[in-house]
This record gives sequence, C-alpha cells and structure tokens, in this order.
Amino acid sequence: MKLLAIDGNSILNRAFYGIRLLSNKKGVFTNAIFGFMNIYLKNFSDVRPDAVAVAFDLRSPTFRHKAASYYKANRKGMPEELAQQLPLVKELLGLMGIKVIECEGYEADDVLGTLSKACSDKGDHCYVLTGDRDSLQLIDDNVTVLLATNKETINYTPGRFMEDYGFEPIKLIDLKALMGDSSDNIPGVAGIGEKTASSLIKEFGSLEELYEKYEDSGLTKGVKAKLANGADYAKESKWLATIVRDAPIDSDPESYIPAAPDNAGISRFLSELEMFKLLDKLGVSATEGTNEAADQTEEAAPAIDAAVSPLTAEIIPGLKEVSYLLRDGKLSVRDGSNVYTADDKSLILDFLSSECAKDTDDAKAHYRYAMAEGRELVNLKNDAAICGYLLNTSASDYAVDKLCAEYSVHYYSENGELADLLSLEGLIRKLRSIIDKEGMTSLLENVELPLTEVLASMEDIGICINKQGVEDFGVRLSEMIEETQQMIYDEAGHEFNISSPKQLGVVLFEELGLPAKKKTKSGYSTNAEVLEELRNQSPIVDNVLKYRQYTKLNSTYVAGLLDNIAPDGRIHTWFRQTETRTGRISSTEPNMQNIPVRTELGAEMRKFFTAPEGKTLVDADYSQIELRVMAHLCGDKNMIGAFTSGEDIHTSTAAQVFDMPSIMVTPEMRSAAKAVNFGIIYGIGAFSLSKDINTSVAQAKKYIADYLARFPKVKEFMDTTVDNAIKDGCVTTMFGRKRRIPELASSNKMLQAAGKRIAMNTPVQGTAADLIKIAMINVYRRLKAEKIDAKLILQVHDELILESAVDCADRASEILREEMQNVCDMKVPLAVDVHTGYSWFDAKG
DNA sequence: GTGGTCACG
DNA sequence: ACGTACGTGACCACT
Repeated sequence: MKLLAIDGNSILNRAFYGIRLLSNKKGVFTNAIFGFMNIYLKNFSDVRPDAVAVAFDLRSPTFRHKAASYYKANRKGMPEELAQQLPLVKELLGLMGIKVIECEGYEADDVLGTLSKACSDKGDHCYVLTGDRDSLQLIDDNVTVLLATNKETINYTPGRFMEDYGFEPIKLIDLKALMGDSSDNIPGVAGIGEKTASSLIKEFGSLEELYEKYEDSGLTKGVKAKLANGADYAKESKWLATIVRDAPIDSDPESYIPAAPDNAGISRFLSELEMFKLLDKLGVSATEGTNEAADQTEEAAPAIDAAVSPLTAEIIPGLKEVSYLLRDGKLSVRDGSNVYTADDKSLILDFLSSECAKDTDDAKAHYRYAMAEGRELVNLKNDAAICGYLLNTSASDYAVDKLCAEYSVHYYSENGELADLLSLEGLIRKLRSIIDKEGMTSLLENVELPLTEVLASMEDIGICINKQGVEDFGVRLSEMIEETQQMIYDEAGHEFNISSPKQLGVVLFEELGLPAKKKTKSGYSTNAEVLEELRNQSPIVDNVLKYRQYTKLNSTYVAGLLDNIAPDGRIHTWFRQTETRTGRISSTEPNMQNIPVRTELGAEMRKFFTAPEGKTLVDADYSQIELRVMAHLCGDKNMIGAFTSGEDIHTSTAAQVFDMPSIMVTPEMRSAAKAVNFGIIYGIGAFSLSKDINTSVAQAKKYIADYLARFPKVKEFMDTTVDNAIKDGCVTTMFGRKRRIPELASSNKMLQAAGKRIAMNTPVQGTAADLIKIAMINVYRRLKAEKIDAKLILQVHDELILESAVDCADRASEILREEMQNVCDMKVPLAVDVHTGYSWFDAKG
C-alpha cells in the first residue's frame, strides 16, 4: 500500500508564489490552484499511490496545542489572492474524490506526521509531499519526503538526507532546537546558527547527549557559555520543533483510497475558472456532463434534430442565414433543420461566394481559402473568435469549444457536425448579446469583421523578397561574425559560447574582472545597457556588442526570412487579429513588424523587401500618433496647440516645459522632452525616466512635475482613467474597445502599479490601433472601388505599405494619405508622411 | 518550457 | 526592501 500524503498549505503556498497571478474573467485568482494541481499531478504520476490524503491547517482560536500554532495564526495572514483560492482547491479535490483532512488545533504537518507514522508502523509506504524542510524529520525507511522546491522535487530517502545533512532525519529536530527558526517563533539557543548547530549534532548525536557531555568537551568557551545560557530555550525549542505524530484523525491509509471522480463536476468547476489546460491534463473534456437540460442556455435552443445531407449546387442559392465550419477541407453548413456537408473544393467555393449571411469561427482562414482560388467569401456576419477576443483580449485561445465552456454554452447532439454547428450558433448569440450590452457592436461590425478580409488579402498577396540579396547579406554577416568571434576569443584568452549569457558573464565579470552592474535571477546581466557602460573599460565589450548585433541579424532576420519564402518567391506573414491586449494586430512567421531600421547595418535588411517588376512600394506612416491621441483624449489646450503649430513636437514640448522660445531649446532639452513624452504614453515613472535620460531620480521627478503642470489636462486624464479603471476593472478606447486589468485588484503594490500604467497606456495605444485599422479598411475599399492597381501588403502599427503599379502610385499615395489623415475627426490633425520607392528602405523616406 | 536578449512600434 | 515605462515575436541556451 502506498499513501501520498500532501501538506496542502505548504504546496499551495509554493504554487502561489511560484506562478504569476492568474485570474479568470470574473477576477477569481487561479494561479495557486493551477500550480498546486501541477505539482500534485506530477508527483501522483511519479509515485502512483493507492491512496491520497491532503492535509490543511485548521487552527482554533481557543485551543492551541502548542505555541508555534499560536504564533503562526497571528502572523500576517496570507494574501487575499491566495486565501480566495484555498476553498477552491479543497472543492476541486473533493470533486476528484480525494480526501481532505483538517483537524482542529493541528497544522497540516502534524496530520502528515500522524499519517506517516501509522503507515510506517503498519509496514505501508508513505510519501509526504511538502515544500517545508521541517517535515524531513518524518523520514524513515517507510517514509519518503518529496520536497517541492522552486526548481524540482527532491526525493528524500534516509540515504539522501544523510548525504545532505550528515546525520539522521530525526535529528533535524535537535538541529532546529539549537539553531531556532524565527518564522516558526522557535527561539533556539542564542548565538548558535546553522553551521555550529549542525556540527554539534554531528559530534554529539542529540540535544540530550550534547547537554550531558558538552561541559567536559573540547568546545570553545564561547560556545559552552551560549549552550549554558540557552539550555531552557533549547528544551522548549525541541518540543516546539517536533511534529506531532498522534493527532486525532483517521490514520488508516485504506480510508484514503480515492473515490470515483465527478467528471461532470470537475468540468463545470474548471470551466468556470477558465482552467482549460488543467481540464485537459485531468483527462476531462470541457463539455463533459453538460448536456443536461438544466445546463441549456436560457435562450430557446435550436431544434436538436436535423437532416444531414450532401450539399449540392441547387441548394446554395436558397440559403439565407447559415452557420458553417470549414476544417481540413471539409465544409458543414446548418440551415434551420438541415445540415449540409461537402468536401468538394469547387462546391465549397461556390458556397463561400454565395449571398447568404454567414456565421463562422475563423473567417480570415476562409477568406484566404477563397482568395487562393481567385474567389471570395461573401456576406460574413460573425466570427466567434473575434467576438470572444473583443470580450476579453487577454485570453490565450479563442477556439469554439473553449469559448463555449467559458460562456456556458452547451448543446448536445448524437450528430457531431450538428452539435458543433449548434454550439457555434449558440456561442455567437451569446457573445453578440454581451457585445451589444458592452457597446462594442460598431467596433465589431465596422472595424474587426471588415478588417478580417483586409488582413486575409494582405497575407495572401505578401511582399516580394530578394532572396539572393538576403543570402549574400548572410554570407557577409557570417564573415563578420567569424572575425568578431576570433577577436573575442583572443581577448578572453580562450574559446567559449559568446551567445550564452552565463558563460559570457563568467568571462567578463570573473575572468576579466569588469564591474558587474546588474544581476538577473540566474546570474550577471549582460544586456546591451550594461555592456554600453563598460565599453571604455575593455575592447572585448565592443566586440561582444558587435557579435550580438551580427548574430541577431543573421539568425533572426537572414535565416528567419529565408525559412519563410513561399514558392511564389514572396513572404506571406500571418497577421494575428486576436492576439494583443490593446487591440493592435501582431505578425508571425515571419514577424514583419520588427524588421530592423534603427541601425545602419540593420536597415540594410529593408533593401531586400521590394516591389516586383513594373511596381513600386508606397509607404505611409502616422507621425506621433499616440501623442496626438493623448492630446485628443485629454483635450489639453497646450498640447493641442503644440500639434496645431506644426513644429517638431518634442522641441515644442521642451519649449513649454522649460518655458522658453523654441529657438532656445538645446538638443539635450529636446531629447529630455522626448523621453518624457514617451513616459507619458507608457504611464510615467520617475525612476525609469531618470535611467532613460541618465539623470537623477529627483531631476526626473521635476521634469514630470513641470510637464504635468504645463499640460494639466494630461494629468487629469491619467487620474480619471486610473480611477475609472479601478472602479470598472477595465479601460476603454475611443471606439469602445475594452481591456480588463485584473492587476488593479491585486494587493501586491508592484502589480497594482503595473495595472495603473496599463490603464494609462491602453486607451492611447488601443485608440491608435483602432484608427489605423479603420484607415486600412477605408484604403482597401477605396482602392477596390476606384479599381486602382495597388494593394495593401503590410501594417506596422503606425505604418501602412502598398504595392502599387508604377503608373498609379501617385494616386495610390493620395488615397493612402487621405484615408489615414481623415480617418476620424480629432481635436488635433493627424499627420502622415508618404513616400514611394522600389524597396522598403527607399520607401521609408 | 523558461529566461535572457534584442528587433520593432 | 524591492524593482521600476507600454505593446509585441524570434532566437539561443539551459533545464
């Protein structure tokens, strides 16, 4: 018989502090539950126990069996975020059929002490899972302690303990009695620390033997005196350090054989918490047990029966409003009481381009499916993933089954296709009703859904790349890398992996003795900021910086781009529309939104992105769009004035803040003002600003204060935005896009502060994202309506790129500028710079 | 899989 | 006492 006995409090604690704060959409925190279950499942599968018991502390204010409990009970309580999760873990364990033990007046480790002793006495094997080293005293031939640390779980057998400590496990009590433990309020012997205590135990064996013999031993006078003074404390401490092994609980391991899990209950419980990954790990499906009538959505459920038949060309024109799914080349469509299926490509294309209104789950993929064949997807009405994204931009997965679980939409049918389609429809109904209520209908219908087609088109067209040019650049880089690497080896005196921050740290800060500035969790920090400061101290630093630059360009850009050239010789990035918290789109495989531009060498890369024969690129970017959005949102007269005047915004800001005419502003003043402008957008902090512009924190504080005094509405806007965010738990952009900010509800000051910065930044960044999305849709429609031979191909947050026939590039430029500038009537003008050129490098101006 | 680093807006 | 600006994605080393 194998019993796994778990210290619930200890493991939960470890889980809580080991995993960043997570929460579901209602703000229920889940990180400790997640971590607890991970540790549990890992050890369960390692041990494969017959029985499992989880013990939790239960202290009574009137009955205290020992002083330690009393003290701990009055210690600063656990944080609210963790306390909330405690009952949830117990409930989950209950659903899993696992027994929870709580014994009034006893702590979890006392319960484990009791269980493990019972096992040991009976000849069963007990595995004690805990994060608390104190429990190592329980180890014997039948009791193994699985000690969960931040990194791994250590399997403590008597042998392993002996190796680590040099004495028997039970003597850990004596050790603690000598050295004490402030966190458990165990006094120990004053002046005796871990080292001395350990050697005393090794020499004398136990506390009792030590006190019998120490006076005549060879110990130093000092130690003898300390022992003499602390004799009473030592005895008291030993009692306090001893884990109880006879708590009044059921200690028969047989009693803890798990009952059958309530899978339906687990499914409901974890779905509510949005812990789908855990559901998977437990082998429970998200929809399990949810097909009962009671769980149906309140809205009238559609007919559960439907006739399934193959789709035919004759049926298509008669369809009015349908839902459909298209996966792995297979189409299924529901129209009232009929379900139609098809796997013939041309039939599917006919369906997609038919007039009927369509609800689906991944429209961009379907647009591309059609576009690849020169066809269209027509009359898209809803996309479940996009609806889910608008309602919570922080989720990681917007698949229909996950959303159904999250929003309690449950349909069941014997017929799988029908069940999927019913779920999709039910989900869309539900999401749409929430979107309407939240005021995001227009954002969905006029921005996100139309944008889907635009992004599909951009992906489909892609951008031309000069493969040979990239390859040659790669060869050049390889040579430069080789050369730089050799110089670094020479300077270091030996070869090592320069790309390993660990090895590099050793070379720079230990072997060469350069002053280490910052540390990371795992060693010295070697980032560019640190190296920049060491530049003049050793030539190796410069070479390391060069090496980093060259290898970055070579592996991320040269190799990364070459890996992603399609058979048509072009790059087709993936634009992700449901990825960012703020409403921006992102780009992957390859990421076309972080192609180098800031350094001369890096910017060379952009020469390889070109227009094909007879065409040209047109590039337009908004100037200072986020600051302009800020000016509009807060309505500050001075800030609006700065933009209306048309002069350089950072110079103008400097003139305002330093209270002098623009002509007097020095480059240093301008650059300080620029940094403050950035800080304003990001949610200002004096410390970071001071680092950024290399001044004292006090000076940075003054800059910020002067800035806010000069632009009082900016301060007002930030204050009210944060206040409202705390009140509502979310912030909103100009076009109604929302972002939840659970960090604001945290009791952790750092997280709260981060939440406030998010609250200040998101309306600005998000509104800018809304604006360019709308501009993209308008540009796309205009070019199409006016039949201009120019297509949108890239978006880089504040920049749009067209591939245009040379002879209509001027017209395309005009349209691009007009649509971007006039996207919305604002309190400040939106300025746009437009350039044309053969390559992205040239078109950037 | 995570952390460090660095490319972009 | 501690760590510190917003939003992304890709690559490498290391566990």
